[in-house]
Amino acid sequence: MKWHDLNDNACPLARAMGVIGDRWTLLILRECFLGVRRFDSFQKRLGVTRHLLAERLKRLETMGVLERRPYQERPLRHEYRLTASGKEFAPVMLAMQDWARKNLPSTEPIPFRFVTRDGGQEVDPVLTDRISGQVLDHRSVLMVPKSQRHDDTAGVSPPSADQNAQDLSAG
Amino acid sequence: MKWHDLNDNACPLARAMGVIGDRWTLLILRECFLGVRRFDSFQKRLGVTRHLLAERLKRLETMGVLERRPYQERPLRHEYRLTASGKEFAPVMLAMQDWARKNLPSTEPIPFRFVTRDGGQEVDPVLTDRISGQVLDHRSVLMVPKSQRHDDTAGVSPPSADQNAQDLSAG
DNA sequence: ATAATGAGTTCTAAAATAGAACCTATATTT
DNA sequence: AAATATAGGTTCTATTTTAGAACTCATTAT
Repeated sequence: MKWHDLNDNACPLARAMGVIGDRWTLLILRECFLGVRRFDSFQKRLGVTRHLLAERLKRLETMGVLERRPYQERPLRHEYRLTASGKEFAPVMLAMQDWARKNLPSTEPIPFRFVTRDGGQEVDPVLTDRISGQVLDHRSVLMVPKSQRHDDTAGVSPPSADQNAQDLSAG
Repeated sequence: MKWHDLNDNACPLARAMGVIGDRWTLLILRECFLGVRRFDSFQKRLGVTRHLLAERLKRLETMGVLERRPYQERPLRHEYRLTASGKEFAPVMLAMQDWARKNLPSTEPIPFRFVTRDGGQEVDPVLTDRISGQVLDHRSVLMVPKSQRHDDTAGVSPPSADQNAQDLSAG
């Protein structure tokens, strides 16, 4: 599979991988959330090659996650900012960082915090249901396939893939 | 930067990229959440090469996200299951899928749903603070660098990277 | 005896990434 | 005036990763 084949996949997770499915893109977005906007700042802070950085910024722009806008003329210079779409990625970032803290431990001190804008208190993220307020995790939620009609995909037989797709919490 | 250089990074997001920072791993985990457990099922459903699948499953096992356990002898066969750590990834998956649905639109129907175990209602995920219950997004939360002591990283000057790291919502 | 299943491994070719040098336009320093 | 610095890239070769297909091995089914 090639990079951009993911972009028109029916699965939203696959499309997400078309954006952040590499080693650098999420780190570029992290820098954006930390306030970095310029090519050289990204490059120096991340240590990514200029070549790859240019390519990734272009991709993120094309995907509508970042926008490139001039901040001066003579000479013309542009900076990269999160779009509305990019900003809405914040909860994913928060959830992922929380998972990694708890499940991929390190002896090093964590180099950032997420704090409330009013008050500056460090946050403790938990995913909930908008209506019921119920906590959403593997205990409370089940991922179920919607049956699809395409007879060419050998081996796919929702809703029961393999022997039992049901009990994920028992795994 | 090489793949496994990310695994001992001080930044939890970088460490997360050491696990899911490629085009396939998250899709493998998606299949796990859908109940897939066997090598050939993953391979046929995803269309990933056997070579890469074997390598990724091994990595996920090493990282403690999946465990490999025998499900029969004669001949000996193993299956892959989510560990506690792997299951705790569910909220990240949910948040990411929600972001992609809303921000990377597609004409195709979404091939799965997340439903409550009790009731089977489709969920509407929102990240909140565990204590206050406040919604956590780019409007309410700020990502701030913790000052680090290492004088070799040219150009890094928290808390104000670039001109203004402060106002991320104004970006 | 032959084919099928399940879980890989081993090849070669193609694609992506690393690392360094180069380019353009302007501004500043010597 | 000439040299150096800043900002944002592009171009090049070498290395690493991934794709794609074929092959292995042990056992069971036909």
